[in-house]
Amino acid sequence: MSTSNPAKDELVQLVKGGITLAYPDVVLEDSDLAHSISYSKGTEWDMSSSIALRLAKQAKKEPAEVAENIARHLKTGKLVMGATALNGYINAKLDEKELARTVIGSVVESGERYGASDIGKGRKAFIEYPAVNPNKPWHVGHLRNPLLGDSMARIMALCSYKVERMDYIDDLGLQMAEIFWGSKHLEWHPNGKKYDQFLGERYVEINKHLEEPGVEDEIKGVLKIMEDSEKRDSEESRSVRSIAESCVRAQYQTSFDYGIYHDGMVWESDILHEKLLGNALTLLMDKGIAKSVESGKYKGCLVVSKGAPENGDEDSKVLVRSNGAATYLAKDLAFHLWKLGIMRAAFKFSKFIEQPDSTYVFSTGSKGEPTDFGSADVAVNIIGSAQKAQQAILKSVLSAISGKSSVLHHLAYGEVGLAEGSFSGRKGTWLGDSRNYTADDLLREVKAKALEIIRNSEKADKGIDQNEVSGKVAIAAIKFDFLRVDPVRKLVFDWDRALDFNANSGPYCMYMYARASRILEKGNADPKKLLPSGYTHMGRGHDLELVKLISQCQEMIEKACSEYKPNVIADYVMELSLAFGKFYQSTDVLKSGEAMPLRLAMVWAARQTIYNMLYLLGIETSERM
RNA sequence: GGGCACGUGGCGUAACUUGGAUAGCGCAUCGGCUUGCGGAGCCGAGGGUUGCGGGUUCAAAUCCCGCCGUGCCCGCCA
Repeated sequence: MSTSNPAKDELVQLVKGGITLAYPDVVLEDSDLAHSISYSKGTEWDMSSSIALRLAKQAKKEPAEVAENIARHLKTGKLVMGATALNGYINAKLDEKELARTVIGSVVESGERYGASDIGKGRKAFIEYPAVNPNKPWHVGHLRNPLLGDSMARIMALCSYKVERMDYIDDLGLQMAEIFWGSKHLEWHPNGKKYDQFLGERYVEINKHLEEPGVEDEIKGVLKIMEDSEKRDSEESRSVRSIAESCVRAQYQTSFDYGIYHDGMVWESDILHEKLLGNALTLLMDKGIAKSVESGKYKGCLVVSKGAPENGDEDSKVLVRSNGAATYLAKDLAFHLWKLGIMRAAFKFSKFIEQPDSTYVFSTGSKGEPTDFGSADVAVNIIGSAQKAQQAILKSVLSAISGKSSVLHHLAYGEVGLAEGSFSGRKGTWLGDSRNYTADDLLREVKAKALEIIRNSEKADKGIDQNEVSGKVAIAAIKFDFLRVDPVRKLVFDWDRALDFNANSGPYCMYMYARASRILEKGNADPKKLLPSGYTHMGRGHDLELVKLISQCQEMIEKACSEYKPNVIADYVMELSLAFGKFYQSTDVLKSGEAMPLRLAMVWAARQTIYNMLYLLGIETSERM
């Protein structure tokens, strides 16, 4: 895999050449070599390889001797001026002028596509998020999901995947039957409230009535009708679908406020009604993967084996219960068979809602046209790590039927909680005292704080649209806060941290972008004209650190993509912004005389790279703030 | 009981997959910088036995084994 960090690529080749001359018998992969190389922090040299330390073991020689031997045979290149050995490391000195010319030239040429990769070329990724139940508003506990999904979609698209951003609406569960009961027995008027908020509050109220006599039986009866594939037109099914659609429309307003868009959505009830479920079960039985159980604990059920061959009941998962109703797993399995093109489905898609970018989200339903959604090469499921075991079962069954092992990737993320505990829709934990923990309230609070800062700051630009900028700052703060951490970690939501716009935050990166923009504006910069002459003025301190960082862009994107970790990008853009901050405060760009064209080009390249990385996190920039 | 994660200065985290030079960054604390290319900033200081104990190795935050702590999962729920 090419890293497309020009300095690293060159050093790989040079060290490889040196090894061939010094130790002709040694065989090494380029990737091993690349992995041994990193930029150094020291001022004496710029880049180092630890490969001699590994070879020494293999050759049973002293590391220092091996390193010196390789260094002695190392040729110079366009960027690498020379190398010396020290303590078993091979240390290379770079020509900072050539490096700047190469890296900045590359940014100017590629623009918004700087950092793009082709590792996903020819492959289609079906990314599913956030699949929030349609009976409440998105709250802070949900938010990590769509933020991760949206960012992964952006990252994978830049890595040349054909990306489908999809949602799954679970409108068949018990909670929807309960909602239907509520709509019949409780006061049922939104009274001007946002519909998802209204529904969420009612749901908490409904839960207080579940213990009353007869309620449970009535709800069970509703559920039975909803789950009957022949009763799509029943009052129950139509009413539930209608309530769920209203809720999803309201939830999507929140999504749009956060700049999170989708291409399509699949409803669980349509998996049932369009016969995908029935056909999937038939296929699983035909292939011998699903079996009817005649006796024992699961008598009368259709089950699938969890992984390892028959271990009896212990290793079985139920697909169809003895009462004939399919489990969630069965529907999920059917959905995935379609997602991955293992089975076709008669889904009809139609426009569900228009998004602020003028595109539509297409939804399954009883009317519409077929589309080419699905049949993906990889399904990326953004789902909490609590569901690891279930996802593993899904994956193992899919592997068994497709013969491929890596068709499903579960992007498991740690739960988002509050210091005082976890969120519960049933108990209504998301309903706070003075402010709710909904995604809407969070955005409102953070935006108010941003507005306050802008109004109180003497340095803030007077010519800006304060409303627009504070909105962007709020988005930046929230998204960065959620995305900066490795997904596997738990996240404890904290108002203080969400409202901190200092370094290590989205607003800080935005600020550096705005600063860069103003310098370019005042310098009347045109990157195309900046190039030819000025590289002789390239320095080695903050100048070089900045260029080195910019050169690592594509490596970072590929890492974030292949490891499914947007925090790699957050980390990188933070480093980049910090490096730019040091750079612009250590040199007066607009008063740097003959070096000015070069300095402006560096500002331009840094700004473009920051822009590209913030885009991958779903953060919009502003020229002034 | 079985399984899966996680444990890094006061707090939040990076590096762990593929072992490599002084464990990187931010917050907080303390000291300095502003008549400007806008301070949501910059410079500097203090603060670490990487949960504990073994092992492998020239070299361990990283790999292996055993503990301890925290969370999650093990349903004919979704």
